[in-house]
Amino acid sequence: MRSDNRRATTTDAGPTGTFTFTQRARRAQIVQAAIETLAESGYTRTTFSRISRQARLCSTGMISYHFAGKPELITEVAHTIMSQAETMLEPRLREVDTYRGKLGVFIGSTFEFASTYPTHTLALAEIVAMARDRGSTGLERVEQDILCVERLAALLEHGVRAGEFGAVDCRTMAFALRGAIDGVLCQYLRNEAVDLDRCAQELTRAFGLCAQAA
Amino acid sequence: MRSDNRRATTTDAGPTGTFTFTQRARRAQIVQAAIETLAESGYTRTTFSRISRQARLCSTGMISYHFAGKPELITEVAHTIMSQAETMLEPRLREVDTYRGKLGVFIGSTFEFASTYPTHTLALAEIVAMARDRGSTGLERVEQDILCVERLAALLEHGVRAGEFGAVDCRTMAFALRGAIDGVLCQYLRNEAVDLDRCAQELTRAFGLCAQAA
Amino acid sequence: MRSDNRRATTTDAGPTGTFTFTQRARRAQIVQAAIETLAESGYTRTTFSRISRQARLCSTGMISYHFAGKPELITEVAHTIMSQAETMLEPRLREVDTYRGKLGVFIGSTFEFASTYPTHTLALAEIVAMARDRGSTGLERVEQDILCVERLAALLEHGVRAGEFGAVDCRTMAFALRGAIDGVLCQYLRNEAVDLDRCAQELTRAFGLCAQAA
Amino acid sequence: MRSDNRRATTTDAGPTGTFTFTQRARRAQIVQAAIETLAESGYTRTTFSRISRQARLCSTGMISYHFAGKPELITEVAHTIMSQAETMLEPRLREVDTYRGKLGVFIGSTFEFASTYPTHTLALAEIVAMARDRGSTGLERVEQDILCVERLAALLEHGVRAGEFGAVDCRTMAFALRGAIDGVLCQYLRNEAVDLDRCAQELTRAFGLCAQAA
DNA sequence: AATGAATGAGTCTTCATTCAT
DNA sequence: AATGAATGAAGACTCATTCAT
Repeated sequence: MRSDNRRATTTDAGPTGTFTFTQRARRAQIVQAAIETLAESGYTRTTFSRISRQARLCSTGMISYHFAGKPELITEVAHTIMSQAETMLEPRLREVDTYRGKLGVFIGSTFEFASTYPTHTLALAEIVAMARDRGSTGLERVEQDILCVERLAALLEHGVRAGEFGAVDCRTMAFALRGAIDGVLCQYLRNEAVDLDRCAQELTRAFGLCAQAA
Repeated sequence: MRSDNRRATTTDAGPTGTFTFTQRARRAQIVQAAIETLAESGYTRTTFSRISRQARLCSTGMISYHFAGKPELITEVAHTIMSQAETMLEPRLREVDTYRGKLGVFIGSTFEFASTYPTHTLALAEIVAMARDRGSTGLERVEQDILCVERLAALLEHGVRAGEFGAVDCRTMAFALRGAIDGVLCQYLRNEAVDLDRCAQELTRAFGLCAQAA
Repeated sequence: MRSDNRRATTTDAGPTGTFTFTQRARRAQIVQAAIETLAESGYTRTTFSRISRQARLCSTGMISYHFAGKPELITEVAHTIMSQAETMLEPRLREVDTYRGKLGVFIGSTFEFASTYPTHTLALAEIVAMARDRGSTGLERVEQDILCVERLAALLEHGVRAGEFGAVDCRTMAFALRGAIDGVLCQYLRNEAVDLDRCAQELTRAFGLCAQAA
Repeated sequence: MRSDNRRATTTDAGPTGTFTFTQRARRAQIVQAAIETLAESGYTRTTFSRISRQARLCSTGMISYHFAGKPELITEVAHTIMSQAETMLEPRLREVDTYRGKLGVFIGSTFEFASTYPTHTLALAEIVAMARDRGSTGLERVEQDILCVERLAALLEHGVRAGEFGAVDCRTMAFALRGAIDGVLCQYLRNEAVDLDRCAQELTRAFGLCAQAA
C-alpha cells in the first residue's frame, strides 16, 4: 500500500490525483514500462520485477512507493491507453454528421489506433483478459471502464432514432460490434495479414444494415 | 507431473487416454470442480487448493496425483467443454442444407449452449483469456484448439463458393463473428437481459449479408 | 510400516527373517528392481514409484507391504549385493596361502565383481553415498556394513604379523585401500577405459610394499 | 530461479559474479549455513528450510532471493570450499621442487585441510556424493570440478617424465590416490583416531614407489 | 496376498509488499 | 525521493506410507 512518506508538495488536482511533478513523471515512466511488459510478456508474467526491469531506472520498491498497489497501477495503465484512443477518436467523430458515418469512424479509428499503437492495444487486451477474471481484486472498476459499450450503444441508439439504422437492441449490438472489433484485432495482433480498411468497411456495413430490413 | 503411482490396469484407449474406471470418475470430478472454480473465482484464483476445496473430498496432492500438472488439467477442462458444445452443435448442423442455415445454426447453437451451461461457458471464457496470455506455459495446444476459427472460416468459405455469401475475407470475418458471439455472450453472462434468439437472427443476417451487396 | 496382515505361514528362519516362499520371491523381485533403478537412475530418483515401474508387476503399495520401509529395502539391497560379492571372493581367498596373495585376490576379485556385475556395483556405490549421508534415517547399520573395512584390516594385520607386510596402521591402510579400490571403480564405472588387471597388480604391490621398508 | 528483484548496483566483477556488498555478505552467510547443515544433517536433509534455520535470520524465501536455485547454492558451496583448500595447497606446492615432494605436499595439505576444517571437508564429501548421483540436476558442472583428478594426474605424469615415478597409468593411479585419501579422511571424519601425518608419508611412498620397480 | 487410490507433510519457488536507510 | 533487502503467504508438485477392498 502507498507509503505514508510520499507527500505531494506541488499539487496537481487533475483526474490523476494529487501529485508533484516528479511523482507524475515517475508514474508515467512506470506506466509506460508496464504497457511494454504487458504487451511483450503477457498478463501472468507482468510482475513488478519485470516492470521495474523494463523501466531501467527503478526497483520494485519504487513501484509500490508510487502506486497504492497493483490494481492502481493496472487501472492507470488502462486509463492511459483508453484516453489515448479517445484522443484519436474524438475529433474524427465530430467531423462526421451521419450516425452511419460516425459508426464507420468509430471502427476505423479503433483499427487505426491498433495499427499505430500495437503495443498499447496488446497491453489493453491483456488487461481486458485480466479484468474479466473475477479473481483479480481491485480491477472491478477497470473492467467496467474497459468493457464499457455505453458510448457505442448510444451511437447506435441515436442512429436508430435518426432512422439511419434498423430497430435493434442497441446495447446487445454494441456488445457484438465491440466483440467483432476485438476479434479482428486479435487476429491482426497475432501478426496475421489483415486488410483492416476493408474489414472496417464490411463491419460498418454489416452492423449498419443488420437491422435495417427488419 | 503425473505421479508414477497411478497406472491403469483396466484400459480405456479413448481420447481421454488409458485410465481405470475410478480414475476416470475422479478426473471427471476434479474437472467439474475446476469448471465451477473457474466460473466462480476466475482464472487467477483457480488454484489447486481452491479446486480441491470445491471438490470437497480431496487434497491438492490428489489433483497432482490424477493430472500430470496444471496444463493437463486445464487442457482436459477445455476439451471437455468443447466436446460438450460439439455434441450439441454437430447433429443440428447436419439437419440444415444451406450454408446460411448452417451459419444460423452455429450461432444459435452456441448461444443455446451458453444459456444451458453458463458455468461451462464462463469457465471456457476464462481459459480463453488464460490461453491468450503468452505467460502461461503448456497451454499452447489448448490455445490453438480454443481460439481456432478454422471451422467457422471453412463454413463461410463454402457459403461463398456456393454463392450464398458475398466475397469476403472469410478468415477475418470468422474472427469478427467469433468475437461478436463472444461479445454478446459476455453481456449475457454478466446477467444482463439479452434476447439471444433475436440476436442470433440479427447476427446471422448481418454476417450473411455483409459482403453480398459489394 | 509393515502391514499387520502380512503373516508368514511357511516359515523361513534364515538371516532374511521369517517369510513364506511367495514373500521371499516378491522381496527378491523388488530388490532386483531396486538395484536396476539405483544403477540406472541414481540415488535421488530411486523412488518407490520408479522401483515399482521397473518391476513391472507391482505397485508402490506392494513395496510398502513387503518391506517395513525404505531403509529396510535399501538394507536388503545392500546385503544382497554384498553377499554376492562375498560368494565370489570367499573360495578364491581360500585358494591362496600368503597374505600378499590374499591381498591380490581381494583386490582382483573386487574388480572382477565390478566388471561382471556393473549394475550391482553401481547400485552399491549409490547406496554407499546414500548411507554416508547422515540424513538418511535407518541406514546406520547398512553404513557400518558397507563401509566396514574390518575384514580388510584383519587381512593386513595377519600379513603384518606373518612378516609379509611392514608395520603399518592396518585399519587406516584398510580405509585407504578400500578408498583406492572405490576410486578406480568409480573411474571404471564412468565408462573410462581402465586396465583393471594391471591396476590390481599395482595396487597390490603398492599396498603390500608401502610399509615394508619402514 | 533468482528473483529479478535482486540486482546489483555496486558491481563486483569477480568470479562470484556481480553483487553488492550486502549481497556478498548474505550469500556468504547462507553458504556458511549450508556447509554446516551439510556436515551436520547430510545431503538429503539439507533443505532450504534447514539451511535457513541454521542461518537463524532468514526464511527459505531469502535463499531463493539470493540464489538462482539449489544447484547454484550447492555449486557456490563447493567452489568456496575448494578454493579454500586451494589457498592452502598452492603456496606449499611451489615451495617444493621434486614431484615426489609435491605429491607428499598434496596429500599432506589435503589432510591438514581436513583436520583444520573438518566441517568443510564433510560438507564437500556430501556434495561429492550428491554430484555423483545421476539424479541431481544442475550439478553436472560441480561434479566435473569436484571429481576432477586432472591436477593429480598431471602431477604424477610430470613425475613419471622426470623419472621420479615408475611408468604407470597416471590417470588411474590418480583415481586410486584420490580414493585412498578420501578413504582415510572418511575414517578420520568418523572420529576415529588416525595419525594423518604418518599416513600421508605412507601413502606418498606407496604411490610414489608403486610402479618404480616394475 | 495384493492393489489402486488417497493422503499430507514437505520441497523449491514466486511475488507483492514493507522497511530501514 | 528512492532503493536494496527482506518477508511470508501462497503456489505447484513429490513421495513414502496407509487403507479399504
